[in-house]
Amino acid sequence: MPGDADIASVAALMGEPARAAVLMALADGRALAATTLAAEAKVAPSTASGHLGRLVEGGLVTVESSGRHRYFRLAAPEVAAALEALAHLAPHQQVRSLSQATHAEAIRRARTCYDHLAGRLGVALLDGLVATGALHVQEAGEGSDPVLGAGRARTYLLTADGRSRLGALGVALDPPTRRPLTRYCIDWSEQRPHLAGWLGAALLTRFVELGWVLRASRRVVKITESGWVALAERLRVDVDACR
Amino acid sequence: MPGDADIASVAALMGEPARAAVLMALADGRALAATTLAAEAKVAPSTASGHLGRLVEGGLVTVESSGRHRYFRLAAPEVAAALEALAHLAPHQQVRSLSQATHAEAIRRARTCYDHLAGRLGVALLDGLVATGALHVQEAGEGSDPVLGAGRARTYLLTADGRSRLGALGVALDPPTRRPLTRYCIDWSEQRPHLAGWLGAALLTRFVELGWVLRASRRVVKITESGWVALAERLRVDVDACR
DNA sequence: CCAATGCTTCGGGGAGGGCCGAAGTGTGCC
DNA sequence: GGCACACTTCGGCCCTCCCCGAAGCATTGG
Repeated sequence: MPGDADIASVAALMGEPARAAVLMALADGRALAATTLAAEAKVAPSTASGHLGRLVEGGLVTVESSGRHRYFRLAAPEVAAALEALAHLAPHQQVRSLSQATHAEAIRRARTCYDHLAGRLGVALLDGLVATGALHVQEAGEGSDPVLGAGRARTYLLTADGRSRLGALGVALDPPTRRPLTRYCIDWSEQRPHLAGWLGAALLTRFVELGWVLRASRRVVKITESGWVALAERLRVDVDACR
Repeated sequence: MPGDADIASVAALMGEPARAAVLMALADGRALAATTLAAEAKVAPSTASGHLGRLVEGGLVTVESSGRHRYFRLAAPEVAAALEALAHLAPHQQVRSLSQATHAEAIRRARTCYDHLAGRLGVALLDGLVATGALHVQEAGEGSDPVLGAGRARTYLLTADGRSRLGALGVALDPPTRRPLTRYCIDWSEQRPHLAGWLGAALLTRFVELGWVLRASRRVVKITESGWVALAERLRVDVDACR
């Protein structure tokens, strides 16, 4: 029966609370160290190490050594997609209070992923930049960044036009480090890419400076009234799709 | 952390070989009896009963009693989607031989689901019937069939035009039983609906009689050259999307 | 070179859960 | 009514595997 893939082994890997916590912590595309993940999953380092070994062996996670740290990352966007599909089924949203529901909705609308925008807003922002020609999409690129998305199959290039328009907005366009200017993550709630890399971070920073977005909590951001207007008019973000 | 859904509990349900086998058996949308599923999973009826109870309690599967049988079915298309996402990750496709790869592709192109066509061909067939006005889509219908798709939110009605065109083709349009004329399943590989119900079965039967499709194995069907031509010309099936 | 840090391997304790067969309940057929 | 069938519940066996702490390699920094 070639159609019957071995779902059970993969699902079993995800079906253990500590490992699920690890995977969820990695779901936004970050690469995190073993100790961090142990804390995230609330288990001893030795326990976490065992789980991480299994996840790597199972092909869900990849590891990259850097000095005395080992950084773990989801092995492929498909893993995030599977996590999202499962989250969609989970104990029907476990929404106990209205505030939790609003928060869950807010997090899907606009959140930060590491240091850049994600959620519907992050996706729409990238769409807008591409649609207006500020970014040019080039397929089959390669690259590697220890923290964000390595070896993805696509590259976003900042065009001359984009450079002038975003520069006029006051966005810092030249990375002071070796961090790639553009990069993308597959958004776990939208299953579509949003902009990461230095440019993703610089945009968020500038939006905060301009008062377009406010950091509401650790991950959630709030868009101000003037922010909605500015994002729509100056960056052609489809704000109706985000609200 | 309201964004962190309880993935682990759902994944654990899918992460046990016997339960995974049950879910895969149900993945094409069929409703199967407990004994059948026990055989499928190769466990004792009592064991299967326990697993099925957990799956129902976990909301992945629904149950419907009919006489002394109890028919189990996936609770929602989202469950099939999650299974598909997991299968996509499974021990990298375990494609050892070229023939296995070709077979996996063949099964996605055109297969049977219970007694009607599924896969890309099944989806394109339904699309063609709707596009040519042979079927009329009515939203928010209700219905119940112990074997295929109960209580779905949509109904396909056979129009007078469709009746005459399909009748001319020799398709048996009047179910001798109480089985509903039209019904649909969400296709697990395409995540779009294909035609089920009596009409779905009658079409497959007639296609075989006409020599348009051949049953190649238990689930795979092969479309003949004249079959491709006839499906495109007489039923307006978008065959290019299927090949 | 020695400490501190990050991570892994190892051993043992414990709980959870899968499996089956036997017995019980409900339904259909003769 | 009585037998056959479909399914569930119960009890007991056994095995997996999750957990931690202690000890063992690496790497970095003083």
